[in-house]
Amino acid sequence: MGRAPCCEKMGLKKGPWSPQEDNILISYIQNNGHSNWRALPKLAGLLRCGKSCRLRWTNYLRPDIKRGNFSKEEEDTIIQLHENLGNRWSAIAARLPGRTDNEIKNVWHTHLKKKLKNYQPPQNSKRHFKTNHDSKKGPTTESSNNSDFSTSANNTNTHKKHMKIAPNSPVLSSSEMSTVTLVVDDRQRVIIKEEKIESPLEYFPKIDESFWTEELSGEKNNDNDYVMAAGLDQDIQAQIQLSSVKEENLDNTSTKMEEDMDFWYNVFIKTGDFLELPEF
DNA sequence: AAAGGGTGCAACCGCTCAAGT
DNA sequence: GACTTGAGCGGTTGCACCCTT
Repeated sequence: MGRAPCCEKMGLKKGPWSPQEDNILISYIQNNGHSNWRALPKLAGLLRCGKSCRLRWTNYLRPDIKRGNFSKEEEDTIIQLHENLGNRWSAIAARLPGRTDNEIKNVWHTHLKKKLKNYQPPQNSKRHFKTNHDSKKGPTTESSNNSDFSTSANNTNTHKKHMKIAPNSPVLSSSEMSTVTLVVDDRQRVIIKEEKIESPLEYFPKIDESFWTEELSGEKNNDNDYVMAAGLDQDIQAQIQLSSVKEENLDNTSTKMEEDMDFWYNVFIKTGDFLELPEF
């Protein structure tokens, strides 16, 4: 596995980009695309390595980049996604349209990490609970204190446990999307059914923030259904959105879909770890 | 006003992975 | 199958700017 020699070659410029260099890069990519980053600087007439050009384009010059401060919603989304995905900045960025992995990484290190450190959980909140997946320890990072996942105090004396599932859930920006419907069947299990929808924006004009449901444990049933043993109320029915980034390659689409299903599956399991669940 | 420390962000580094030969 | 190459990712660095003393 050879490593790209990058900018070590004599004569290649490093450091901040000048407006002139930006203009050259932008106009070249607009006219010719960027199928080969390594060849690009030479063809465009830039004294930069391809890697530097790629970074400049993807992190700064790309037309679809959203500049400016992160909104509260975006920050919350990052916190929650980081909870589930860890330091997978590109995966997090994929769910935040217009934001780059580099930007999210910077925001995390400069703002959000401190924010979470300063957060003090309510005195009566409990972070450990009895579940049938106790062997799998819940998240242990400081971000585990995220209040969005805390147990509702009103629920402590009942088997009705409500939890918020990914309140700022994945993107609406993808061109293809599925719905996931949670239905409790006659065996007291929550079945997660996936259905592809043709016009996601019509189907879900906006994100419904009240993704509340109940769960105890889960198991993957087959390729498309996820079954979660609930043992709880029948009145649970929620719809959550599942993004499926449309790839040019159809095989990749189904792989991405599976990854997203795994993501949601982890959301269920991990969110459950923040609850004091009843003993059965 | 100047110096020093802190902060934020763009850019780089080094590694892994996948595709091509 | 072994090797090379290019792209992408996460971690880290460097520097400009801001704030405090």
